[in-house]
Amino acid sequence: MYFENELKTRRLKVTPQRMAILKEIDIYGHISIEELYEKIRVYYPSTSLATIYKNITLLCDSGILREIKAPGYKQKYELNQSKHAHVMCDKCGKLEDIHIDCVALQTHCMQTSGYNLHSVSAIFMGTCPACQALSH
Amino acid sequence: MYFENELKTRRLKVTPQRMAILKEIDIYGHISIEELYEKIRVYYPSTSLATIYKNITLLCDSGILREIKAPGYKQKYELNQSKHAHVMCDKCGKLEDIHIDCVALQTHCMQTSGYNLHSVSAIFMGTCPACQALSH
DNA sequence: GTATTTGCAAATGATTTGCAGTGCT
DNA sequence: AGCACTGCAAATCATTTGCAAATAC
Repeated sequence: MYFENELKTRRLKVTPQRMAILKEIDIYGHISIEELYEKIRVYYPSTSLATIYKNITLLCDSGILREIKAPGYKQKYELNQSKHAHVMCDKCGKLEDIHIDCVALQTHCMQTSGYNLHSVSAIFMGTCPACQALSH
Repeated sequence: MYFENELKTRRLKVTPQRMAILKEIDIYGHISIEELYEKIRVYYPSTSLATIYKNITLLCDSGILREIKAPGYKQKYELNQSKHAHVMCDKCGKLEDIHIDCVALQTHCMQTSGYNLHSVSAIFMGTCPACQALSH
């Protein structure tokens, strides 16, 4: 019901393809276009890549989704809910949320830069605990 | 002399194309592949796009350059010197450095996440002072 | 019923690759 | 001399577009 409302509020039609996209992103947290395509194809094989692209663009523009771009990696998408940052592992590619105070950071940067800021993309790169353990 | 040393230290050969790339990035601060290609073509018309791509990859891998990826925009490149963040204007596309304490932020995130972090990509999106003035 | 959305196929755009020739060191 | 680098052309990969048929409301 939640996603239906999100779509209707923005005058976007509730189609099975759209619901499938939102459901997968909800399950996986962060997902690339290619992964999304494969996941959805499993139970909805007629879905085309073009439709995925069109919807991703639309859902990002309308603010339901957010694009995550890490240097050196392909972009992923997530639900645009609370403001948070990300940590990403160089070794295994894992991407996780990290809850730091982005609002305070943003306020500080507005004062420093004179920009009127509305969002933050912050990604920390390094090695995850699991990959650290492996290299011992 | 500075760039020559940076290259030699990493056992990369000092070629005119490489020097041109580093020089342009030094001048412009942040530049896209396409802009770089156009700038270099002006005084060095034989330079190919393939060479630019190969060198950008090499220079990023070796740590001389850094890739900047903002959600919704094409990637740009900068010299990998002091750790800093960026602010970007939605309206005019301008990208600027902002000097916040990235080291403290990174340390905090290491403690919170258990990741062993080595770099940060932080981009704040909003409206620059000039574009704010225009909308009055 | 009408406007939006979908899927296909083709077009476009971005990046990579193979290889022969050139140029650093 | 020997290996790294360049430039070209072709290949590959990513994304967008046009349009007719399908579908949400």
